Amino acid sequence: MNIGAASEKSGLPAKTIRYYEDIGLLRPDRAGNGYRDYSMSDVHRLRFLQRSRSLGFSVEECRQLLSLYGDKQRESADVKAIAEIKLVEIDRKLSELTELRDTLRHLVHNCHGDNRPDCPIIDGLSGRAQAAQ
Amino acid sequence: MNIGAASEKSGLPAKTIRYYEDIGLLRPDRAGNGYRDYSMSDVHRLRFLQRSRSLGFSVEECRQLLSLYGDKQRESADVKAIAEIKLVEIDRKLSELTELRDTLRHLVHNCHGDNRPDCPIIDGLSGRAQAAQ
DNA sequence: CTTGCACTTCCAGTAACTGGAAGCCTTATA
DNA sequence: TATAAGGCTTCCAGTTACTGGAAGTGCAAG
Repeated sequence: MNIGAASEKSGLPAKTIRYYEDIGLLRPDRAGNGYRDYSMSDVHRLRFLQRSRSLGFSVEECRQLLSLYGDKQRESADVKAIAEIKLVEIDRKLSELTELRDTLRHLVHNCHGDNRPDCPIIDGLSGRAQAAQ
Repeated sequence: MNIGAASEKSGLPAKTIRYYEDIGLLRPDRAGNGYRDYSMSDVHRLRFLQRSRSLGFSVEECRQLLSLYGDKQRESADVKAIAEIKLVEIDRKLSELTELRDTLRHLVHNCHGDNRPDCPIIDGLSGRAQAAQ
């Protein structure tokens, strides 16, 4: 499929997809007319990139994670080690995100949403240390 | 406290803290000698910035979220609306992150970690569409 | 009093896009 | 078949969010 369709299916702008090719993250085939030709497997990788980037992983981290997808030559012990390191990072992000959500959610539920100046969202967030770390 | 202490407590490099001041995210006091002087409340904001940036929110989104902390003039209905929009985003990030973790975790648990070439991490990730969207 | 380290500003460089120009390819319509 | 619209190509410049380094000041210890 062309880059437009791959863009739509992956959620990434075509510009970004071309950029990822420039830096060697993804090498699609080329059709006879010179257009890039994306397979479903390419689209899965693009979706994966879209996600992991939006969740705060750097492009280099994504490159590592992507290598779990594609490199059949890689030794499984090596792959497992990388995956385990990333799992620890993901779990940390999950707990931070959960905490952020719980704080916001609690305060939203306690906020009357009218124009009174004593909004507990403001009051609650402004004077309180974040718990973890 | 000086920027060094604020950096240590917030987890942000001093460089980044100064940058956030340049773009108007945070205005610490200045001591008589010209040094920046951070309060505990400043440190809470910095930690908050560190977190939300590492979780994939843009600086502009962080600015919005930060405005929930500090702007006492803001009307509570306005604040509540912003918080609710951010909650939806956070929930989406949470489910994506959870899915990413579950996939990786499942595969790590099924990977024997030796040098056999049929590592299920590779096999599982390479041929499978991401479920959600 | 000087050595060392933290602080200051300023300017340049990097990472990860993002926008726009100029031109080719394809398809729809006259 | 002509032509106009829109998607594709490359290339280059601009933006966001830092990050590193130079040059100089403040301060505490020996």
